[in-house]
Amino acid sequence: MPKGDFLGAFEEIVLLALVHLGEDAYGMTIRREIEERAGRAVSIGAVYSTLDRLQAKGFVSSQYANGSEARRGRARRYFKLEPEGAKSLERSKEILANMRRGLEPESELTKS
Amino acid sequence: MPKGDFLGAFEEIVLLALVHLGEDAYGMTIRREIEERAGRAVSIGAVYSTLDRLQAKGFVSSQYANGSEARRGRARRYFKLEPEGAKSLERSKEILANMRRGLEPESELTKS
DNA sequence: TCCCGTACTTCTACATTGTAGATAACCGGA
DNA sequence: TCCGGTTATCTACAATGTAGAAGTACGGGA
Repeated sequence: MPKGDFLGAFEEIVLLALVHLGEDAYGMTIRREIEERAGRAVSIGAVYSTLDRLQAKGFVSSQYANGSEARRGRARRYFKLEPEGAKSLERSKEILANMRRGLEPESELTKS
Repeated sequence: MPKGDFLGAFEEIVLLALVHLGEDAYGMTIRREIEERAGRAVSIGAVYSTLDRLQAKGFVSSQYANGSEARRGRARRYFKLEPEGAKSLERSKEILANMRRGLEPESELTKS
């Protein structure tokens, strides 16, 4: 999509994971959420680059964790769904719903 | 998707248009179906190259119209959804359903 | 103090998918 | 034979999908 108007399949999945996670959304948890729900392995690199692109479009925003908590390792980068992202998610859902309208679950697909 | 395991957003749309059209699915009608349902302009080139790729994966098959009908212009290339394509469509639907499970239409998306 | 394991993020690279527009093929009629 | 209408093919490039190695940061133990 030259103009970034529509969401890609994986972008949509990432955004939905974000919604489920709420306040606790950062790289590792997002990855886990997707693997559990979609039942599919995802590399951490795939998650981050998608997140970066979504941020560049203004669909999500991110900020690093404040050091208050006593835990080891590098700072976490928390992601948050922005209004534009929610809109885009809504739009994707509608398009798919329109494309499916009138089709029964299995019957239609198997009819031919 | 390096291994062609999952459907892209546009591929899914094209496949669904195919299901709606049934016997009458060829380049131009597929394009029109998408434009009407998705409410979005699509170039004919976009449709064909996606169709070619889907065919290469075995998700759809195609055959040219027999010349019996009296109509002008170049031969039509009719497309048909193959079992593998239907399966893939099913799988895409399930993944998205799993990703959305537990989320209310608007409420959740707007809560943050 | 230095090294190490843990917890995360960044970076680099490349394959696949998305998209458009120009061009070619074919048909019947003027 | 030239022409307009109908449809498919080709070429090119931008955006998205995906992986894995490398880098950063912190606290604890030797």
